Amino acid sequence: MSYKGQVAEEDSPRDAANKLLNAHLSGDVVIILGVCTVNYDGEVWKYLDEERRSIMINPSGAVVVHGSKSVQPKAWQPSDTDTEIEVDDDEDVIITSKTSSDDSLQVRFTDIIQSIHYTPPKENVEVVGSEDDIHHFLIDNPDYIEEGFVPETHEKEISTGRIDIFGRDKDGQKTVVEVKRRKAQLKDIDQLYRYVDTVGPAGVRGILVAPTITEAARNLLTQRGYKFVSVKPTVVLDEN
Amino acid sequence: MSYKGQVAEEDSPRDAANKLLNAHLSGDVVIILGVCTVNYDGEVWKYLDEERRSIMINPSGAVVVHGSKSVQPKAWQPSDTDTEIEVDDDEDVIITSKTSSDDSLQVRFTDIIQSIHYTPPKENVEVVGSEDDIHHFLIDNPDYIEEGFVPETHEKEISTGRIDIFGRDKDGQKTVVEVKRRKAQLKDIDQLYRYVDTVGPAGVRGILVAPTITEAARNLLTQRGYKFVSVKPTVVLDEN
DNA sequence: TGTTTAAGCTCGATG
DNA sequence: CATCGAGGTTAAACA
Repeated sequence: MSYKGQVAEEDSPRDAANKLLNAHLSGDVVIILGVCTVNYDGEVWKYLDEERRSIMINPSGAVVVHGSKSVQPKAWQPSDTDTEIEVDDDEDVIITSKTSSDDSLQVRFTDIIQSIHYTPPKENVEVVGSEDDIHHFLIDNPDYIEEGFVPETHEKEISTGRIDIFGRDKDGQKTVVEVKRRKAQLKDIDQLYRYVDTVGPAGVRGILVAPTITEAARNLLTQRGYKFVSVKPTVVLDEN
Repeated sequence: MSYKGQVAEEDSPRDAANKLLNAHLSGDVVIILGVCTVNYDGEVWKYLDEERRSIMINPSGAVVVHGSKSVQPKAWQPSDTDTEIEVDDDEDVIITSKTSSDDSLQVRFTDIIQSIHYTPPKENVEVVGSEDDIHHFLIDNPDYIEEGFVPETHEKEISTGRIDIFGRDKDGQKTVVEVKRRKAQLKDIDQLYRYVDTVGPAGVRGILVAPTITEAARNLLTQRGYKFVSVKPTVVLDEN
């Protein structure tokens, strides 16, 4: 592997900009360490003071300005942006990334210290335990929802959204099942209410399936006449 | 600035691990380019094949495994984790990050190509145009909500959440105002409904303020007897 | 510590 | 193309 393309501190701004642009155009991931200001102008307006920080430019056009405290970036631009790298009259290297809706992110480097370029792999992620995994488990094992429950439709489309699992209880009554892989919150009761209200509400039951539920959410659920069923993702994993 | 601490490709795994650990312990941000596998074992199980990729370790303990397509990381660990860097019997450098709830992220490097270390600044972000900015604008200019509207409480706490703006209309009728800075969606009607339902519902009006609204959301809003008011964030910015 | 909500949420699926 | 919903959402504000 050759590192000739990477920026060193002694490079002129023009050389640095050329190296970065070449790497980006050739499809490499580019990570830059330098001193810069950051400006975002779109649906909000955001400004980061001149400081030393690192930013990443993806081949897809995504730009990420890293923070030093959190997982979340301090500023960013999503994929499919138009990214330009140039040098202005002050000898600053300027990276401008614009979306089709003209949201713009501009990173202005007064000093580029170092860069990393590398050809990215095609990513192969394997995940087990998603909400969809739980759906399929519950459809295969409906007694976990309620004894005698019969699933009829998975991801049933209605005018106000999509019901996770729709079916009938042991008495044949229509039932809306909303599934969460994490602790159920107030907004999850809202969602269940909306679906029951749309397909009924008369004669339609609502069941919320989640590992646990917050106290306020249980109160609201009870008040609205729904049922809570605890199913933990670990059970799903163990049974499969 | 000295770069002696950074990892070069010729470093032994043990030297590399020591350099990375020293940098991390001294409070630097550490970015590593190398060939690695990634394992997350927590609420779900996630695995990334052995590939060349970059990861970042924050002083706060946050670990981010970058993807090459999107802004979102392929895997991560939030702040306040316990991070270890060590070398195993196969001469692999292993970074293990565990949360208090024992979720673990493990990155195993078979090859470390390069690293970047830098002392992070205290970040100073300035943002204009947040939902809170819109709240304050509306409280100062309540006629944008409705002629004669009188705000009484900002962020009013109730048992099922927090009302953005609570007040009375020109006839003295109690009114719940829910504010969104982006296009209003179905779940936003849910939220408004929950608040009106809690403080009334009898004799309480609901107003949703947002730049625009989706068709399905407007239908549901109309059906539930609420009012939609269009206020664009740009108006808020211009007036201030 | 637990809960609720905003976020420039991002991103994928679906109509 | 919009829109809905998941996400290991994350992170902040508040009780």
